[in-house]
Amino acid sequence: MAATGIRATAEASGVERCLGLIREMVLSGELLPGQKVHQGELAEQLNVSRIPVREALATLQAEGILVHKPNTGFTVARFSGEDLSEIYLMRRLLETEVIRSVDLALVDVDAMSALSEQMRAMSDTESRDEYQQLNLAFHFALFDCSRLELVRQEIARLWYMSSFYRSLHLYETETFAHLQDEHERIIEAVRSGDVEKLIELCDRHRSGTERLVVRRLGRSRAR
Amino acid sequence: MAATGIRATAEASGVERCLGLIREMVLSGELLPGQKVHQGELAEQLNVSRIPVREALATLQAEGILVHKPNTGFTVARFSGEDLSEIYLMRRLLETEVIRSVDLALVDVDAMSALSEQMRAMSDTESRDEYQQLNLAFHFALFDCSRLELVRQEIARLWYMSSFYRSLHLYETETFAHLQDEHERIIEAVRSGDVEKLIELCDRHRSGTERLVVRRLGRSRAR
DNA sequence: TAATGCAAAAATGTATACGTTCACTACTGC
DNA sequence: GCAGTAGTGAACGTATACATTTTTGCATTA
Repeated sequence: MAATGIRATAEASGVERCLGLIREMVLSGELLPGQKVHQGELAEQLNVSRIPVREALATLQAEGILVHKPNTGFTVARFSGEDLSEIYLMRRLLETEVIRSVDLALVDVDAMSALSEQMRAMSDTESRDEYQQLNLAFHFALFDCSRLELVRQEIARLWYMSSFYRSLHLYETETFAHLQDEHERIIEAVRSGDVEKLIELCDRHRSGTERLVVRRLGRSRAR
Repeated sequence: MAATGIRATAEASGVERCLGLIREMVLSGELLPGQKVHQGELAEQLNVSRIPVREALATLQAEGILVHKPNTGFTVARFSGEDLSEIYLMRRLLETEVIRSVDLALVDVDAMSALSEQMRAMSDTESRDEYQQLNLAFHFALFDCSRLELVRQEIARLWYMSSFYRSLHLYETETFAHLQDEHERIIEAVRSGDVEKLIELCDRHRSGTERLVVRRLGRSRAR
């Protein structure tokens, strides 16, 4: 009887679960930049030994999300304003290319629209975390239509690396509405199939958030 | 007596040594694309247990040099022509930006010139491996003068990922001389401080090798 | 009081050990 | 002769255990 037989899903291995959880902890801000990552605690939380935890940490270090210091362990990577500028520079170059490679007719604009609405509906008291998730989904709804897999992967890495810092500026409520407007205009550009216009809008959108993030960084304790 | 006392170098840890060696094995072609990577053998070769080996492998997978399949292990990543095109696309975008950010007056042109001479002096019967090393050093002598650290790191990753495939086209002796000429012209552009000219030359140089690599890929057994 | 040194505790890095999965071979049945 | 199958062995994934290093807390001293 295949009652619960739906679970064709292979049970995720220890390392994979560790990867998922630790990534989540960093992205959600549960682990802050500069903070130490305790292998033992994580192992306990996940009911695994330190071996799979360490392998996950090695992976995250290679991704630039963590930093390793011999005999001292791992800490969450901390980025300077210059670092963030580089990340945004790379994003601009790569995302522009990816967007240009997309057949806009194939994009699921309705999904994007729905995501945009969800974001708009969120009060600013709600978790930035959830907003970030939606925002990521919104932009990757576009990127994922490109056949440039390796480029997309790298873009995703850049988003992950800077996730915490991007979340910093979301507290500024005055910019909130502005971001929503830009999302709407992006959707329109996709609808009308105007790639160059879309690229320009995304550029401006990105530059805008970059400015906010870097400005906020100066005033933040998370430097 | 500090006779041999030069070794201020901290003894590299197990994981680091594994990383170095395995990278080298992949880059030198000792491990070919698609080939399986045996943890036990590597551990034995390096006189360590499989634990540090596995952590190194996890890192290399995150870098895109290896691929992991659960319960089956790691294999050397294999790239299609499309993959390589993406790598070259990213290289063009990022390297252009890095070169533009360099103050050409600070570049050690003499070192570049020396490297170029060494490459020219190499007969084609010598190991491609050594040529690759020199070529890498030549181009990074330029890149490393940029303060764009994260971008440079990513460029390095892209070079590593595609190292084996780049080595494929070096057998074509007729292109060999051509590459040398391009190197000379690049050196001249650096000397004259003409950034835009330099970017154009590097672009052409890169495109040329890309064409050769992709063409070679079709005829190669390594696909 | 602040600084210094030492000892205990904790955390890291890696070796060993063990259960599990997968690939390969030899065998059976048709 | 060949497809399918059970069995065997090697390799994988991870828990446990131990040596080494770092950190912490406390006592001692200037």
